[in-house]
Amino acid sequence: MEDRNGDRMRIGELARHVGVSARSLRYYEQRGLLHSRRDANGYRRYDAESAERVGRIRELLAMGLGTDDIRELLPCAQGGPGLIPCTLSTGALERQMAQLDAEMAELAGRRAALTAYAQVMQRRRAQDEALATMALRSA
Amino acid sequence: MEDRNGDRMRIGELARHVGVSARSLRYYEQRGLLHSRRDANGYRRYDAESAERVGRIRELLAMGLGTDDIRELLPCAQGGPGLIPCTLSTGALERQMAQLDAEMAELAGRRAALTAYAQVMQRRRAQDEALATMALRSA
DNA sequence: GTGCCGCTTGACACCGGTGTCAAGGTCAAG
DNA sequence: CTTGACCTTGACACCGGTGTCAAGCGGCAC
Repeated sequence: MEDRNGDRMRIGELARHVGVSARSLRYYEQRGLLHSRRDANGYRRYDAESAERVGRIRELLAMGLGTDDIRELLPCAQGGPGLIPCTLSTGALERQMAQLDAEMAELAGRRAALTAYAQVMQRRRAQDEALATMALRSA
Repeated sequence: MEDRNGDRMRIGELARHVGVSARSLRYYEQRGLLHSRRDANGYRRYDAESAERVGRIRELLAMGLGTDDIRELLPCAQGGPGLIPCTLSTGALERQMAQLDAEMAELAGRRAALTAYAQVMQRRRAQDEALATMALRSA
């Protein structure tokens, strides 16, 4: 029972399986997002559940969450009982949504400023060309 | 004429005048965005035009442009003849606008994923509460 | 002479997930 | 035995504008 072959993957296999570099898997473990058993070698062993867990981590990363938020959020994301964790972790979600809104507003502002700037430049270039044409004509 | 007091500010004065740290001013100079004369001391001397130049740099930075783009863009931003520089530098503007659009789309995607995730969690939490209520009722 | 403020250059830290390399251990195949 | 694939930990690089500190010089005021 102790060496049940439930955890049959080493890090390279899991990496290929989920399409994530071994480097990242070690990083996730270092950040407390992913756990592994160890062989007598010291080699990491993963079970099938780890693959799903990595999938959830990737999803949350893709949403722009940081590893700290994800660590807080993961116990809720999986099927555990975790009623209280869930309630708490929505804080991270709301924080992230607010931050995303702020960033989008920031980008929109930049875009507007950039557009205005480009228009000014465009106008000045047209003016320059007109002046050049006049200079040519007078020559 | 050589020591005309056209450049009368040292770095600290200019910094206070434009509201930018001296550190940043030196950085702009290092990146080729801002120029200065030097006293016999080695102290930097700035003229009034430098203040405007710093203002333009700050504007462009606020638009999200990097120092490399700004260096390319500045000769056009000021009143020089620069017809050809202007034509060239619009490349940086368009690049930046395209990048901003891409980033905004990225953020929007994240936001949507996050919203969906939050809804799933919300739903699960409601389910958990329902289960808890039933458990209480049966007890 | 002493103090203090301002200036100089140079360097490290930050943020955060990932690439990449080094130096070394494990183990199966030949 | 050697070779080679795979694993381990640890460390540096990246990006980019800014904060901050160190060590040292300039110059004014006392």
